[in-house]
Amino acid sequence: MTTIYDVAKRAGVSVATVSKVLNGYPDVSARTREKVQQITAELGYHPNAVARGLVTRRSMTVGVFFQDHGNRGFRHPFLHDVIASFKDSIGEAGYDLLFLTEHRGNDGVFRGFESRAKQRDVDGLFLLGVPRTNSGLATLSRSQIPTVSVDLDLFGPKASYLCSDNVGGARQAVDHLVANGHRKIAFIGDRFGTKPGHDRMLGYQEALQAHALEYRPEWILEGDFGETSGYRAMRRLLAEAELPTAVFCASDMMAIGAMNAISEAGLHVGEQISIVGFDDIELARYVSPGLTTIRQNTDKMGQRAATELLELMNTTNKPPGVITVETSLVVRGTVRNIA
Amino acid sequence: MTTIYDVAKRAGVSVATVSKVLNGYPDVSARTREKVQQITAELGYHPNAVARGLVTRRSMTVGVFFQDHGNRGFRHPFLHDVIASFKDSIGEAGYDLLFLTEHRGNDGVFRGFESRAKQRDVDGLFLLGVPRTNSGLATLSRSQIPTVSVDLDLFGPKASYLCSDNVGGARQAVDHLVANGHRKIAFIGDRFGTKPGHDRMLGYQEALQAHALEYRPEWILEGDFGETSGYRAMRRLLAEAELPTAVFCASDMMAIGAMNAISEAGLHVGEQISIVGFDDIELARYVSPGLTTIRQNTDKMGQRAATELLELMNTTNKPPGVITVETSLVVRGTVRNIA
DNA sequence: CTGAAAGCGCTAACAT
DNA sequence: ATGTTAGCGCTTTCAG
Repeated sequence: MTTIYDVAKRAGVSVATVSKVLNGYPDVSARTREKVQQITAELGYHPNAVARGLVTRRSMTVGVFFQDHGNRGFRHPFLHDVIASFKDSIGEAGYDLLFLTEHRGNDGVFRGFESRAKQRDVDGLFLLGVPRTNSGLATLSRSQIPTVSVDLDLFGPKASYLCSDNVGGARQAVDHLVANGHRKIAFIGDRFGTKPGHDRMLGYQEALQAHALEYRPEWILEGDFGETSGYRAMRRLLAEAELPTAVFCASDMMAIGAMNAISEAGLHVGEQISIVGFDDIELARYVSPGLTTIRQNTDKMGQRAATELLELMNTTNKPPGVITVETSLVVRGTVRNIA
Repeated sequence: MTTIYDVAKRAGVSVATVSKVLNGYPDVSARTREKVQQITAELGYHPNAVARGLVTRRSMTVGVFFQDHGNRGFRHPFLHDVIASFKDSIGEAGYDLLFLTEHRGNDGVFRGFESRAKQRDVDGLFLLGVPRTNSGLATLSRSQIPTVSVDLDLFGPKASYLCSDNVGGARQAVDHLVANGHRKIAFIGDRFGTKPGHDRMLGYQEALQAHALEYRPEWILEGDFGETSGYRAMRRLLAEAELPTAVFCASDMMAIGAMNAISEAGLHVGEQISIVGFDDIELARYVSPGLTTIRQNTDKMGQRAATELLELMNTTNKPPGVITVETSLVVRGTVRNIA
């Protein structure tokens, strides 16, 4: 391995000088600078960011914890999109992403978020799909590690979080239904009490009130955001004495499951029963009829997360905050106008 | 920040001793060991992997370069699945994943694969979705950095690669069509000459020969693996004087595009024209009719990639190799039996 | 069984 | 403008 000493010797200067040209310091003569640069290229020398980080105390690395409820690791499309956008933005600033896992070290000791972050010396943390129940969260929120999490209300001296405007999004969904003449609207939500699930439920209820619609406990179902749970919830709903004319689902996958249950029952989505989903995943365009849904702006979420984390890491006394990103209604074919 | 010195002082021993208990060396008395462990816990001390890596020359980190042709970064579902599986396997061995980007440093110098890898001191590299034309590939293949790439025939002293059995998979596709009575079979391939595209074309041709089917240049179309390109190719095909009874597409997304073109022309997929795709992405189950396709075993691909890289990194003189993972036929609704 | 000391590759005072 | 040197937090001979 070529080190800064090799370059220094070959160029006939000291390591300090080499370091200075490498880091673009001005107090180096043009002659020396050129000489060093030439040797650097000649030797194919690459400064070692790890050693540099050890002394500067900045690794230019942000740690990512990415889980999803199904324990499917990398496979959640919505969060993927957020990460992709986050990576682009934070990459611009020179940071690389280190994907971390909580685990038991070879000493048998369990290492959670904070421990892993310190171990790897990351400058900040980005959390996605982490359930509220995770035991490492409390310690993390109290720590001084700059952190931003999405869809999880983790708040602390250096911890901001970011969500879509889930309350508003849910209202958009119900409003759209009402605008199309629906007054009997069911809801398939989440049984885990995630922040988004909770807020979408809230928005649903607010909208019911705003439109003076009847609140019917038997029309409130619970799932886990996955297709099967939406299917099951819809089956239960279809067994009720009185059926709603529309159902708002807290995720697209649940909406798709619900659509299957409806077809299976010999009914037609968008005819007897209207459906609105949430997320606007890629699939929503491909099912038939196309799913009307509330779109989460993943690009913007990633960007906002990146700028927030950058500030948390690089601005002293930057107060943490909560960031909300607007949603938008995407009309496709699952809502019928019955006015 | 708590360091090993803090622990040593508090425990009344030397740093060497602390280091030994941290790394589970046997030559420490039970008494000292316990004392140290207790202090470690008390202080909430986390050994710094970066400093450790600097001296041991192993960072326990593997670098990932993940691109896709559409420059959509994290958004390619097939490669996602491979990474997820890879991460699980390599994580077991204690490695974390560092997502790297080629970029221009603040000195204005472009840093490619090798440069970034050395800079970040990774122990190995995993490449996905990197086009053959990337200029950094030649240098990398000559380097001593353990590398495994998927769907890219990068081979070198420490570089293995891994693909599905694309030739065999393509043959499975054509065989299935022939078994259903088809003898006029078109092909929508790839215009970039990627390794998978090339091999699927090869398998198609081999199968034609094996079944003594006619090779018709006007029935060979080219796309870019994306939906739109499949749509366009199908439109061109539909304009031909004589139509095939089936078309084999080198990707599911192209197959889906082709299906749209067929519907739009007033024909029915699985009736007048049969379709077979390649990949078995999630969407394949949801389009209507369900897409018959060749499944790539992403779980196995990730696992094999991980074990190969582990060997390359940890076994001296491990010769590089090329790894092939079998595909399988998934029958859904897009092929009609016309025998 | 334990500790002193050298050094991994680099940066940052501080001299010169 | 350039060089000397002391670390960053850790592991690893090598003595004792």
